[in-house]
Amino acid sequence: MMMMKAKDEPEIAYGITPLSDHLTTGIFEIGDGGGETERNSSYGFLELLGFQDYTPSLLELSQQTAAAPDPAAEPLQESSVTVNAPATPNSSSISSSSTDADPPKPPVAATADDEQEKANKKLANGEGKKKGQKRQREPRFAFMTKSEVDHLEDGYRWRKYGQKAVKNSPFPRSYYRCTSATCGVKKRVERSSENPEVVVTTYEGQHTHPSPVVTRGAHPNPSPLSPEMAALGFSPPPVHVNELHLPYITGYFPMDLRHVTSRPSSTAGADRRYNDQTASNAPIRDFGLLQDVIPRMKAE
DNA sequence: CGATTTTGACCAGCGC
DNA sequence: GCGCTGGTCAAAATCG
Repeated sequence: MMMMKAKDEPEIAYGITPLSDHLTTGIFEIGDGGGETERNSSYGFLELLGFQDYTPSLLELSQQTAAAPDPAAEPLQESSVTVNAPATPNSSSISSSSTDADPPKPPVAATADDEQEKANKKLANGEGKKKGQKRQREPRFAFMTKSEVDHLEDGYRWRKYGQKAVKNSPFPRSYYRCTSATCGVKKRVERSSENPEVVVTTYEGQHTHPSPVVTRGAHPNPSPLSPEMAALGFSPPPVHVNELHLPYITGYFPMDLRHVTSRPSSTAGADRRYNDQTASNAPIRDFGLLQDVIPRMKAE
């Protein structure tokens, strides 16, 4: 919980999923480890996942989106290789968390007893930790997603419990908790100060229940992500997927290459792994594990 | 009317 | 010890 995240919580690039109008440019495991501290090491995760011969176009993409300092430089469609991305329901409505008419200020009338009661409750909840005893952190993963909406649908239901202005960023950070009573998963959502088009979503903890949205079949965990992330019950955030981009979703996850269905012509020569087994007939026939995610998400 | 969001206050940990 | 900052709480407001 503390602000000194960079010191003891290095972030390791972990994945990449360009998805239509929500373009996840990097997935980062945040936890114990060495000295890596920044989110823009998008190359590393590819190697971590054994993605040795990633293509130049992919690298350019990650660089462009993860490190581009100029928000006006690249329209979403260009950097996301989107050819014909339709507007999604979400994309047309920016989060209203801070744009609504100013609400009336609640009266400030807490008594000393009230305050004491609050403090007691916090302690009773186990939220308050003894000094000198660092709070144990759940494994965390961060997504960088190019999106107009702050809060990306990921198949789980979240309740916002806080919002804070963040230092060195004009954008507030929002705090969400999984609404499931037995699930303590949290996530933070904030826009990158460097690139306002990029939403950084950080997940903490693991779901103790299947996604309430993704219930088809026997996939309590439909994530196509790395085994580590899958083991955490972790699911990818972007869900508004243009069919045209589905091949990319699976394509960027080495463990799911068999599901890859097509590639852009410009890189076809360099990428036989984006094989042609389905490219010519059914470009979206098989989404891999994501096929359990996409339709339901879109329906929501 | 229950669920969710908003928002100010509070707390913990770190650096100085 | 103090100030700063991130994270959380919980009452009130809002939404569906």
